[in-house]
Amino acid sequence: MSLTRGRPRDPATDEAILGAARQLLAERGWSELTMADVAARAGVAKTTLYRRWHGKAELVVDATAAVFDRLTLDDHGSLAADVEAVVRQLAALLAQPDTHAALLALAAESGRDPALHERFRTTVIERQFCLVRRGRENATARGEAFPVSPTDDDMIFDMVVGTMVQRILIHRRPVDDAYITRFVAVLLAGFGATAGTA
Amino acid sequence: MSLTRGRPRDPATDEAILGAARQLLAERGWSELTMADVAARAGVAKTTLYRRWHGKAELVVDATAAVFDRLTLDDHGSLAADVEAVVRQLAALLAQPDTHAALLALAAESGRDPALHERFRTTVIERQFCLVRRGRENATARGEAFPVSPTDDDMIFDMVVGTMVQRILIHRRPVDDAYITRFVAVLLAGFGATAGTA
Amino acid sequence: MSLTRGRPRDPATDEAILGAARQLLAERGWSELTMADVAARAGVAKTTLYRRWHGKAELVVDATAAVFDRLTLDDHGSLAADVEAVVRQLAALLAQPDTHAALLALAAESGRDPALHERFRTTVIERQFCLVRRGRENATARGEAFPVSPTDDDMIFDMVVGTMVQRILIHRRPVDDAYITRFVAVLLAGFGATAGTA
Amino acid sequence: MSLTRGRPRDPATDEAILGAARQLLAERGWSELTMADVAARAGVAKTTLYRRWHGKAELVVDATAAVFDRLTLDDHGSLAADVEAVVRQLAALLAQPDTHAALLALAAESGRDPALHERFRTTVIERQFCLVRRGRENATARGEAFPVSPTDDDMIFDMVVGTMVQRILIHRRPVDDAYITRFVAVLLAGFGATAGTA
DNA sequence: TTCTAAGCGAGACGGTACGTCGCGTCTTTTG
DNA sequence: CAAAAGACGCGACGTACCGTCTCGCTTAGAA
Repeated sequence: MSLTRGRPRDPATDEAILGAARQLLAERGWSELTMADVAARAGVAKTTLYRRWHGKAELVVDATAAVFDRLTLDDHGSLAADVEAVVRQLAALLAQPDTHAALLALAAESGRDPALHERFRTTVIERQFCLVRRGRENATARGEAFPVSPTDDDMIFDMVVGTMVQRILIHRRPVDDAYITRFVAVLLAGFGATAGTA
Repeated sequence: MSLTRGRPRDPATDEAILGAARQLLAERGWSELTMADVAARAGVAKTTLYRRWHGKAELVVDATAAVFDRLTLDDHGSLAADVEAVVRQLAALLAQPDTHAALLALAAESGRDPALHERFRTTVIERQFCLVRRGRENATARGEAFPVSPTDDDMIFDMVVGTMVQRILIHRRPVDDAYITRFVAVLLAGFGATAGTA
Repeated sequence: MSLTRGRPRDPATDEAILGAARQLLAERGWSELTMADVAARAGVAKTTLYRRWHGKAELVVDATAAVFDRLTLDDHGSLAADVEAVVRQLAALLAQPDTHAALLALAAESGRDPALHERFRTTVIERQFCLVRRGRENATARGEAFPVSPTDDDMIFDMVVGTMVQRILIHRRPVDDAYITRFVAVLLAGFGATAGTA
Repeated sequence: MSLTRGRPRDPATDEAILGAARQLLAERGWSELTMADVAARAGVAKTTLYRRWHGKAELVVDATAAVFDRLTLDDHGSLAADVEAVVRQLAALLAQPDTHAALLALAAESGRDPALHERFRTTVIERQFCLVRRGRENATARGEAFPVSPTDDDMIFDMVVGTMVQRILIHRRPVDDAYITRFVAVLLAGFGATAGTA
């Protein structure tokens, strides 16, 4: 006896749908993205979308999550270099049309729907939070002192992501190399100089 | 010859509409806020709303702007105290239901509509940016050294607002006194320790 | 002391408005005719229209009435010739764009509004009914026998106007000379052959 | 492979909508009939109306067509009796509130919209025109001479319908038995006396 | 092989908000 | 007072998208 009776879902369909969603997100933004259009571009019936996701928001969460997973934390030899690399990647990511369109819309939509917020939090936010943890591990492995106490992990994450979101998505001003360099310097100095204070 | 021909717009109507919008924003959030409901609560015809604003988004921008104007920068005797007071107000403001509902939705909506973004930028963002400038002036007037160079004004604004937005609106985690105190300390230390570096 | 206090109404304005109404009626038809447009074309404020007529319908009644007054009953020497001339004029009149657009719309609108129907009846219908009466008089004056008894006046009017309205306005098929000649022949024969029967 | 893809339209819905439209037409007349009200009374969403008809006018055409199909041409033994029966039915039909409200409004509305006129012509007018043809057939079958030549079919239709429309819908005067009897007599005499003239 | 449960495409459907338009009224200033 | 200008209340319009449903057809594993 099998748990999977009936015709199995085509696994390729999932990726076709998420891909279509990402494209349309980049082209038109959240509010102009239509479930019907996603279905059409994926060559799939609208029913199929709703069979796999509970609604537009959840679909977009998943479509967006994959994009954020592109963030990597390579070892650049020093904490400052590692942090700067991540910030640079984050800035580039947020400037992309699809992320641009999706992130704030999802955050906004999450406001009313706790289930959606939970999904958004676990699949997008928490998945990136580990970068802080891994940064700490890398620094320790290198024998470098990580100036931030474990209790500050939350805050350093808020400050990095928040500042970039505010700059790029809300205020919509450009982020150049000088800005990033300065930002990382201020950040590390702030935590380093107050290392034992928390 | 008069510049004001025909029946003048009732100036009280504007405030009635904005007030109704703020109420409904707090009660129901952005997507459940209806133009028809705003009109009804303001005791006004739906047409009147569209005669004064081009759509839901523009109306909410103006309704939200007034809320942000509540931020004040009183002189608490020291830079640290001043900054902490502002951050505390900002955190409280962002936690309010109406702001909560409106801010991200507006930022998201601004993505597609440049005119809306411009209105959002000038009536909400820029109006708060002056707090940084006035903080610098107050510190100088007290004979206190403001650790941030003028070119950092943008960044300090991004960091303060961004971190709070990320923490409260996106990640939706609470901001307590300890968090604020620590955040201000890190911030000032970061800029202070790197004062001549920019 | 005068009976007319204040600024007197400009009598030329009436004709300007009615003219504008007729033009727009011909160009756009009843439902696309707007009070605001009539006012604009007449170079007059909307208020002025409503000061002189109670609404769109009443204005159009008066605008239309003048057109129908163009119908004349000249003496062509014989009853058949007289009737044919009137029918020909009527057909031409109904084929004009302004009449075309107005007449059925007014009749339809009159259905719900007794006051409007009364105005329509007296200013449009009854004013044309006298043509039948005058036809009878002309025939008598020529010493010709009018085959229709006085009690048939209503019916002959209904048949003439009704047939043309049905043909031109409702069914929208062309009325050529042959049709008119045949129609008049049938009509006169019908009444003539049954002259004493009523 | 099937010709009917997707969920089929509920055929009962059509009739529910048309019925609701007819009721509201009778109760309120053309201009007070609302698409929203029709939908509500039919227990259907407004969208469904617009999915099946292009607008209020087209819906009313179809609702009205069914009413006109009630006209029957039974064999009463003689041409005069047959014609009189039809005229009597037509008079009764035009006096009904729903027909009353709809017919002129439709004719008027058709003026601007050729597509609507075409629909009106084919579904209402032409469907009744066959009564003339069938009257001719019945008379011939009885061995009776039909006094009207085939080329007169149009005109006899125009005269019958037009006269009744003018009398009942436009002039709004009552049609009693005497009027009908006299009208049929005049009509048949007119065509009969001029049978070979056309 | 046949049965059966599910996947799937297509599109109807209920619902709700949108933004627009026109009517007729009201409220100003100007002549 | 008339008139011009335009704000205003009202209410219908037709559209758009959401998410659900109901069809007929397809696809496999189970009987």
